[in-house]
Amino acid sequence: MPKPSPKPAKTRVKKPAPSLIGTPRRAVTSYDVALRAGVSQSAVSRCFKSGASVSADTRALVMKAALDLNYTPNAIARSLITRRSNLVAVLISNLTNLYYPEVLSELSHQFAERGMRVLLFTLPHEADVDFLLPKVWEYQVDGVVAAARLSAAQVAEFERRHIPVVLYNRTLGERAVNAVLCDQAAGARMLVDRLASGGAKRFAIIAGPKDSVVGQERSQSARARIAELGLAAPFVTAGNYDYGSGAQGMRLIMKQPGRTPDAIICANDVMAIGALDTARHEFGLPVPAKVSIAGFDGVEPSTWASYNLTTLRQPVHKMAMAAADLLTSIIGNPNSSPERRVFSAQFIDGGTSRLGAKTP
Amino acid sequence: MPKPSPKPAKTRVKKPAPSLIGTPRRAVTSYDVALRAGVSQSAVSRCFKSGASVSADTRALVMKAALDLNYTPNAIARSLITRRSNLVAVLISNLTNLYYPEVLSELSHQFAERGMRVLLFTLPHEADVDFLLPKVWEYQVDGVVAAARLSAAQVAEFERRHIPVVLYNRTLGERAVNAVLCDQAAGARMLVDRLASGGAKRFAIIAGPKDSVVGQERSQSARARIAELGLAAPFVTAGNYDYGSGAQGMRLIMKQPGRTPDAIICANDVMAIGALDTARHEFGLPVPAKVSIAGFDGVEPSTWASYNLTTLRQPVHKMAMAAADLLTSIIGNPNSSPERRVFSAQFIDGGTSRLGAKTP
DNA sequence: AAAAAGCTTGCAGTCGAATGCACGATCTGG
DNA sequence: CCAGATCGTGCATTCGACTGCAAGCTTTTT
Repeated sequence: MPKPSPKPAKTRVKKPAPSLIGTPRRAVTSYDVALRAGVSQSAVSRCFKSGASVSADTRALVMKAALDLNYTPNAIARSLITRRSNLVAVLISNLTNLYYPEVLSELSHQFAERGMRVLLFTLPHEADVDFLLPKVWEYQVDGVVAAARLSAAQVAEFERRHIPVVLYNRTLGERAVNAVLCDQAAGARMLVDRLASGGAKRFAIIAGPKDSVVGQERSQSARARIAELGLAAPFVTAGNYDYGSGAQGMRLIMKQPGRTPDAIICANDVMAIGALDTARHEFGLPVPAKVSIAGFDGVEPSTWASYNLTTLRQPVHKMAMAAADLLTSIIGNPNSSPERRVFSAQFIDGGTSRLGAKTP
Repeated sequence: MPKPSPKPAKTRVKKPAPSLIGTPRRAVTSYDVALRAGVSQSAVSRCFKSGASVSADTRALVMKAALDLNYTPNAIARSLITRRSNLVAVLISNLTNLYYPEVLSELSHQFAERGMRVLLFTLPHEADVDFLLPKVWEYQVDGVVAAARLSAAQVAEFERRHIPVVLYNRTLGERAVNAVLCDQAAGARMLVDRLASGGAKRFAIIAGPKDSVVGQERSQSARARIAELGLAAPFVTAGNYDYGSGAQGMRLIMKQPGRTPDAIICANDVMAIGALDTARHEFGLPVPAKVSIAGFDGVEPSTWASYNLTTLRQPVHKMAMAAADLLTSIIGNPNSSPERRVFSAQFIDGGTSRLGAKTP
């Protein structure tokens, strides 16, 4: 009987030739644990997954072995197969902004509670986003919280890749996006009202940079409300959200012809503090006797005794929690429709403004 | 003829049955690119690795296909095989400390420049480290920068797992560890000298928390130098590095019997600012006329006009760069022996102290 | 006591990229 | 014009954990 003609000489000797490609060192794997516990690798895997079907005996054996060997599951390998990295990218423009560290800290805690980790992406300059995004994609993050300026195209790109994005304190015009916001407009209008009913007639504004949506909203709303009240249009100068900008803004304001303003609204606290210091120490202007100064955000230094700033405090804790909630809910349910969660700022009646009653 | 007793029915039909386990969505892989470019997956892989052997033609084809499909290499898959995640864990106690955001920001930039990403681990309370570490291991980070208190045992555990650790502003007694430090002792002694030669005779200290090595070093060195100069032992109270602690410390100091001190050294700037505000606004004490106040760190608010604090500024930028350098060098060369890089603080002669000449 | 329904468990095949090896194509030199 | 060197490429295997499937055991039901 003719031997069945051998398949075209599959001479492959199944020679595996172990390579251990990267080999900086071999760590303890689930196989090692399985070997020691006398079970299969799958059993080990199941022991580290809640809700899996394992007998108490097996589990005990495995856990003992795991402990003996100091085994920790490899999240990288897990992510590869489950397609869930439990990584969240947080994009932040500049951490030196004093407001953002608070946000980041809250976000980190919130995500940690949900079993996720924060992969940090800081942007040296706003322009670098496009350069950064490929790195975000590489890491297969489950979601993104963006406290940095993203263009509509950039957000669309995330959508195309099915990566959920939550914008923090940012929107994209009328485009439907997930966002956690603080109602800047309402805050700004309220601030103007309170200042006006406290007697303010000549406003000035130290606005944020042009490309800051939040900053624009703050200053635009203030201007709108000032106009509505029939007061003179304020002198407006733009700053960069830092102390120096506030100081510089103050100097510009003082250089203007005519009477000096009696109320200065700054687009954030740090600029307000810069303006305040400059008014007091450089121009000897008593605040709030001669001029009221107010800011936005409610960062910690605004509460310090030397400042005790009038400001609109953002509920950072609540907002971060909302961002984390929103993002995890989208991750769990990818087809949910975009949602905005809007919070209102809390008016802090500090000592740097003469304010009228709450309802003018 | 008896049929040969069948082997335990190895009826396995090699039925693969595709599963796509996690399937939140399938992304573009190197296979897709290979298919479109008409090459093998390995060719694609090689195109994304610098130094690999690929012809210009192939590379062009692949790059075109990759661009068309919007392909981004999967860092997770890469990490699994190369055993390099390009992830660095940064452990930070509390980001609300004002000093740490600067550090984190610098670290993030420095690592980004080296092609690595920061995985952030914040500790709500110092005690949580043990709870956190397994999470660090899970992610197979290539290294760790710890700006948080780590015990010798914890550092040893990292060593056992061959994960390089660089301590930031921390040491472990005489244990050989990689660390980037600022010479607190020298700074503290210099500060005492300058204050003493400016006429200070009665010192007080608002120290850091007991478990802060840096804080202890600052206050201990100051005490030692005060003793060396033959001055009375200072009243010492401990704070928690925050504004409130500084304020509270000031109140305690004022409550002490006898003459009030003429120089107060605080273990960080924020406490110094708290003390300063309290001295001025609560006790009407002119600073520096009646009392000198100084801090440590050189955080941004210490430079603001209302404070203009005398302080010892840490070279954060240089230190972060050193930490990143050191860590990457250890990762590249795992058997290098532990190294300490020590920087010296820069004396900032602010307006809150009466200081003598540089060389007393 | 046999059948039906549960539990556990191991097998083997994923996930996506990197790479040792060997074959084939191209180039060089004699 | 062919041997030998060089370069480029594809094949198959690997990293470590997850999971569908079916087999083996146990328990329950009738």
